[in-house]
Amino acid sequence: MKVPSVAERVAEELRYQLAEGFLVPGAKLTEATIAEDLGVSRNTVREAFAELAGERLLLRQPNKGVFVATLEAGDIHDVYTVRRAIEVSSIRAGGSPDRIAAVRAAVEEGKRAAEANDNEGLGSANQHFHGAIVALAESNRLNTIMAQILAEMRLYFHKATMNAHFYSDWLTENEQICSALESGQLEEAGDLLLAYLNRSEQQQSAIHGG
Amino acid sequence: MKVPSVAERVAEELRYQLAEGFLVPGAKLTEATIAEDLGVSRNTVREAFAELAGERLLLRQPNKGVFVATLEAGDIHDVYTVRRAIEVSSIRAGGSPDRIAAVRAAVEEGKRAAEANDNEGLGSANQHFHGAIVALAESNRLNTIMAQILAEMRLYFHKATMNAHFYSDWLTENEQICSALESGQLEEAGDLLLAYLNRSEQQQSAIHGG
DNA sequence: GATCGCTGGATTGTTGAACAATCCAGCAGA
DNA sequence: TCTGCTGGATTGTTCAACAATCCAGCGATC
Repeated sequence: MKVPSVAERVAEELRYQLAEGFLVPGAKLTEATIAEDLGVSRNTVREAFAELAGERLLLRQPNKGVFVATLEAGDIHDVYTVRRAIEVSSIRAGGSPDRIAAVRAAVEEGKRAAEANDNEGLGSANQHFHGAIVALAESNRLNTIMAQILAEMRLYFHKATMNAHFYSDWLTENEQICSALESGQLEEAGDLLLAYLNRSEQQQSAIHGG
Repeated sequence: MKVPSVAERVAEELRYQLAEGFLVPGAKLTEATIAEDLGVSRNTVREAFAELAGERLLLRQPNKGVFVATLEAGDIHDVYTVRRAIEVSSIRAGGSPDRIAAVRAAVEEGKRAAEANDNEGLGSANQHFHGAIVALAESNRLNTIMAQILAEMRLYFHKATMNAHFYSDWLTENEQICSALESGQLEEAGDLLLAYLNRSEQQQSAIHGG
């Protein structure tokens, strides 16, 4: 019954194109062009731009235009610093059986994707896994922060840079983390997760100009 | 040399009025009224609204209007969950001597305000203290998250609800946390900070409809 | 008297057009 | 090669309009 506003739909469409890699980092988005393409007014596009700029997916340069966000020096470390803070904190506090079950579900989703050789599915499963960990904390604010961070990662570390080799490690690692969580070994789970995040940061830094 | 855009200045003005308590939670902000008061166009006001809504300072209800954000059930716990995650994580990772000196400076600022019986100054000093702790991590993203959280707290827990009795505790506590940080006892510092945040959440919950 | 439905005014959502300010590529001239 | 200008394109902002939606008030009905 609920109809999102036009500006919201434009933002959603742009988010989709960003996640899908249709809009690559650094690309310029011209207001008039987007407005015409989507059949909406320029003012409406501006509102959508403002929203996405607040999510760090777009970068607004006054009087020059808006551009798809690019990785600056230190951004990788920055993103992982946030992830370490909120993911480790969330898992160390445990969570309700329901929330833990959601983490388990994400692990199984990853296994199924691996069996099916579904590379894209593997990426989604991993994001669901880490999203489910933050969801343990039952905090709306943490959830939206994490959702934005994951959107940034989709944008920066796009499928193109991801291969099966990349995913191989953490399939078993997620399993270990999840098991520790289920058995109440929260410190252990936190340590494993922290180690994973540190290693993941190193890998990403090595690939991109860290 | 840099001249912020009109929309940015409107947002800044509204942020100011929110922090100052001139706009109280639940108040309705009518586009036309704000536009006329500030001598700008309605579209510009809308852009500012979008920005502040993204910061959770305003709440947008489609077709009804924008309202100053109000505390919903669970919001206090939510805010403190975020603070626990990022503040404790930041202090446990330590920081450069410069950043640690900034924490010390905030402690001293608090002491001076206490001597001068400057209640307002005490509040500011406390915010600077916790901001400086997050700044230890040298993460732009964590810093902006913290800044938004602090802005929310200024809005909700306004001066009116703050009295000298409230500030008495943490003057010495901040001193202890800072000392532990300076001497490299990071675990100790983290534990102290965590204890403070838990107690502070309890206090706030007791005051407001927790 | 309470509930229902209507209506009119106010406000939001969105558009289109206009214009000043700014930027930038390309070109002329030193 | 460098400098400085210039014209076109794009952004920033305003204004006016209109459809869609909401809401308070009011009357009609049971």
